[in-house]
Amino acid sequence: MEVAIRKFMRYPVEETAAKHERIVKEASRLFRERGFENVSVGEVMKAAGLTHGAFYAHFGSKEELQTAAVAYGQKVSLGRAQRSKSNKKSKGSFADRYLSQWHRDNPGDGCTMAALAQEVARSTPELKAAFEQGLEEILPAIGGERKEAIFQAAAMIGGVVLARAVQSPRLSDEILWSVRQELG
Amino acid sequence: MEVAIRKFMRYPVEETAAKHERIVKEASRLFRERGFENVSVGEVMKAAGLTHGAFYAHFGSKEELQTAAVAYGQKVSLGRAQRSKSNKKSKGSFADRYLSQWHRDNPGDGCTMAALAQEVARSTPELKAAFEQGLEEILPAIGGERKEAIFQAAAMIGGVVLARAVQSPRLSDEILWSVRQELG
DNA sequence: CATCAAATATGATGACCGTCATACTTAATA
DNA sequence: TATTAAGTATGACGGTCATCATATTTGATG
Repeated sequence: MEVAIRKFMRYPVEETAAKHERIVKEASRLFRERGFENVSVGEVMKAAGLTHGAFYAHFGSKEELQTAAVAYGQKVSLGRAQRSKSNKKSKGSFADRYLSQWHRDNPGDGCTMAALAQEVARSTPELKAAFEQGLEEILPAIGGERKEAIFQAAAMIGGVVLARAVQSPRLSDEILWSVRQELG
Repeated sequence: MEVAIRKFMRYPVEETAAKHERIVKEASRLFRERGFENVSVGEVMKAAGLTHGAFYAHFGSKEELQTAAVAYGQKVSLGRAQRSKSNKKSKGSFADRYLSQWHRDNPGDGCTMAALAQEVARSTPELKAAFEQGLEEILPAIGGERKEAIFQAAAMIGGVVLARAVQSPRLSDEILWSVRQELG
């Protein structure tokens, strides 16, 4: 995002930026898999191939990382939604992919909203703002009237959230299927 | 639930049961307000008017308390849904009440699923089973074809979850309104 | 009234974690 | 090549928390 202009940068700029992005990327994945509270800063850094001490050269706090991770995750989701929309032959398949068993079983590579919305709701204004901006950008990619797009987003997110929270695979599948049916 | 038959019960049975219920009730409220991870056992016990040490006379672990709290919260929601259904004059007002500003702003007295589903999804089979049983009981109270009930539940839960996660009150209201409109 | 175990209170213990202090490493600049 | 500050690593600190150990209190029973 913002690259400060400095006289001396003894470490290559692009390498530092790459590390920064790797931290955010791994954080985003881990947070989506296990939630903010169940992932430590040290764990994120290890996943990024660094030690915990280096963290504070990149972020001011864990909260800042959470915000960056949510913003990143929303960007990824936006790209997927836009690709789904522009892809003519896959008309209507965005909901199918969203409400798939694969998405349900792989939160770490799935929608940030379906994984972290409730934790975001209890967090800082900055985090909620990052979440909101992502949602606002995704809504047009869903298409149709804004009111309908919001409704469809709510139903899809609610469907995946419910499907992940129940115990029986049978019911979980039924939830995904039901929401797909009613949306289609 | 299960009251063991013992020769000696030096503390009055009903008082112990009342304390037990108070612990679950306060836990349910606190968990819905701030999530499992952000509420300590000691805090729950203090809210119930006891000290932390007494906790393990009532529950084997915090996880057990979480399960009991979710089961309790689901029962409360079931009661509300059933009352809404039997109340003829308030036809269709269940969704209105569910998607209200009041519900959004008072998670501690609101739907357990809209508050804790994502944390439940990452938790134990027992917890997911308690969540699931609650959902299964609530679905008939929503009414209509089962497929539709599931869809409506997903949309309503998703709507409240989204409304709570965004920063702008304007957008939050719009989400509640949009889902209400499309469901009506 | 003495006894008993259930329930409670107080106080540890051990683990985890966010953050900071400090020293070291890096490679572009002068 | 010496210098510089960005970036990294190691280690520590302080706090929180779930859980357990231990002692105390309770009140129905004998």
